Amino acid sequence: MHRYRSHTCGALRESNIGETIRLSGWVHRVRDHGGVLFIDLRDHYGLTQCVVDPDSPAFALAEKLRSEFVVQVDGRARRRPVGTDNDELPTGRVEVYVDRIEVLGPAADLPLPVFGDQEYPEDIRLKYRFLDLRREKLHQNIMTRVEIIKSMRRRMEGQGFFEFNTPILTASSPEGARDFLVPSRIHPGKFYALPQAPQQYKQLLMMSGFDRYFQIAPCFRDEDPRADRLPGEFYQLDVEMSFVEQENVFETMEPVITGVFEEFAKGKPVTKVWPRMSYTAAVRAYGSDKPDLRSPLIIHDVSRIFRQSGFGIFARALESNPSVRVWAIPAPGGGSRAFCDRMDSWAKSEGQPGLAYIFWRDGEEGGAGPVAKNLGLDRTEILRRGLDGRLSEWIELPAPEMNDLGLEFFPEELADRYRQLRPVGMNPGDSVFFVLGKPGDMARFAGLARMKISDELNLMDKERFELAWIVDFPMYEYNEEDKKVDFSHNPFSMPQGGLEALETKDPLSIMAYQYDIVCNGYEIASGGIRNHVPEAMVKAFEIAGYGEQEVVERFGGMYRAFQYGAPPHGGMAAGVDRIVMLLCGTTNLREISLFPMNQQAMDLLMGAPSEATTKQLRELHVRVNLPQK
RNA sequence: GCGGGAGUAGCUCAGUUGGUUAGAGCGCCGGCCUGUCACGCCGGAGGUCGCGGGUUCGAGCCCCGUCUCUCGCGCCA
Repeated sequence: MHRYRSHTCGALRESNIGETIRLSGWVHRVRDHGGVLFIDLRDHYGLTQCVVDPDSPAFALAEKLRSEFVVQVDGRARRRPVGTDNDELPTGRVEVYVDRIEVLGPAADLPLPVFGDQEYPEDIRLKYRFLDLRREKLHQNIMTRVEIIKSMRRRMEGQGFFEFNTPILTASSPEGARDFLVPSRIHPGKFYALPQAPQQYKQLLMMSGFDRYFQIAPCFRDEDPRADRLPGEFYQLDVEMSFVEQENVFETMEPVITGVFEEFAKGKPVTKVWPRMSYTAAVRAYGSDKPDLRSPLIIHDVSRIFRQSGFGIFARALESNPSVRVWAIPAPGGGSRAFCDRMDSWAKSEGQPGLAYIFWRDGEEGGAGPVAKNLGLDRTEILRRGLDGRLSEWIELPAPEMNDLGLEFFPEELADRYRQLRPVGMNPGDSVFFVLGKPGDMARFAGLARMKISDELNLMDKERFELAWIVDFPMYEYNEEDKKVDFSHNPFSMPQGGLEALETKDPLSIMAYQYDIVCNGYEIASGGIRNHVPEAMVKAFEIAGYGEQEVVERFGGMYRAFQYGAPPHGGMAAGVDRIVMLLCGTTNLREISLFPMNQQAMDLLMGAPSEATTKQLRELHVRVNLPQK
């Protein structure tokens, strides 16, 4: 007989009836009926009901068992009495009649019960993470994570990629997030940095001729967390490939990601052929570069309707600054004063001055509310009809290549999905909300309002995964604070138009071969075709204010590698944690991570970070200089 | 760094207009119970209402300050 078990707690079936059984596991729950006593014994694999009655030599000990004791039981498997089967459990038709119990590990009073699904405060859950991880939901989420990562590996290897490990102790990089630093003992005053991503290493692997790289890569960034951003460290499915254009990366990665989603979506629909849209179109149509496409709503640019209109506030703002726009967010089914007022006070709670609106109702088909009154019947009617998604039939568009929503590089299937909502414009019972400002300032709020409306009016089927590519990100952006041009995404991306574009065009108008994957409002991957031309790299950095000398100092390895035969290459990195989170149906990364830190970047289980000893500090040539309180 | 929300039993939460001894469920302890599987029944312990100050005859509740947690913004190539 095995020292600890003949079966796991999830194994017994009717076919085992009559066998001598030995199980080990945790006491999940005890039901003491005085005469007969039931112990649910739990391990990783399942739950088995064990029965002890007063005839059993184990009875006295069984009465002393408490939740989460680790015990070994010996007994015999038997059929449960008629009428006492538990169809909820795979083992629910049998039970173990126990004649011996051995306590392998007693448990103290629990700060956090394993049984049940009551909510518990995060600090207790993190301090006693090992107990939390025993709980059903978290335990399952972690196993789903294991399976998802296994599936990613299988699919990447199937596409001909090789898994490489890259260094954890590396050099600090000047761009991007704040680094974690590690002082060097051997080199006084010098520091390693933990990698924010293996970006440079994976490019160097391409220059080393390995052709196709992937890694489930740990990444470290010393930034403040969010619900969808773990503090400190996270994992990426990191990918790089040689001799490819953007299109080749897409056709390689789309099936991998679609496949993973379909495998773990539990039957929820997953986008088959991903729509693609430009960054500019996404921000204009959805108010976000990571749009939630589960909502069909599209924001309309209706500036032309308000220009020189009777609605003075908007007309004057449009007059005063050519970059000011009026964006309209349709709200099919939101045509009541109560709903519009609710949206208005929601906007105020978001720090906005309020939210202008028009609503239509029976008897007021011309539009109700102060905006409609000032705008006038004719313009309100153009607006009402134009909100069918065919605005161009009613007003002239600024550029001929735009679709009739006033969008460039925007997928027709998404436009059509919107148009099906209200094929002939808004009806009585509908409303529309207006946001005024410069697109850069108002996009975030417009996007938020779009989601608020979609949510309140039940316009989206949440039980689906809507995937899309966002392409053509700008290479640079203007940093208002420092009054200079900055890289807007990845400094190693190839600018569209190459060196020539960098030399001749306005930097702020240059696009990069830079793309994201979005799913249900989350950015789940980001990538680009890299700039492998040394002259173009130097020029790209020069525009952002870094001289060649600086580039050589900071990216010496990369710069050197570019001189000796660099293949064209590109890739991407997908957020493993976010993908697992989406597939587990949660909105909190701490629900899918084994040992996360809390929001203050502390590990409450291990007690990190902690003070170093004087000896350690002396060896590292580091002196602590605490801030004045 | 900035803004919103919340701090009442170990946990989840209720607590009227400011009014007598601050409650419930879960958990814990004791007792009863031979077919439960969220077992049931009886009893018990457990509270500086985050902390400090103020208003008041009287504060869990109102006011001021402060601390902690939390969501968001900034930040995140």
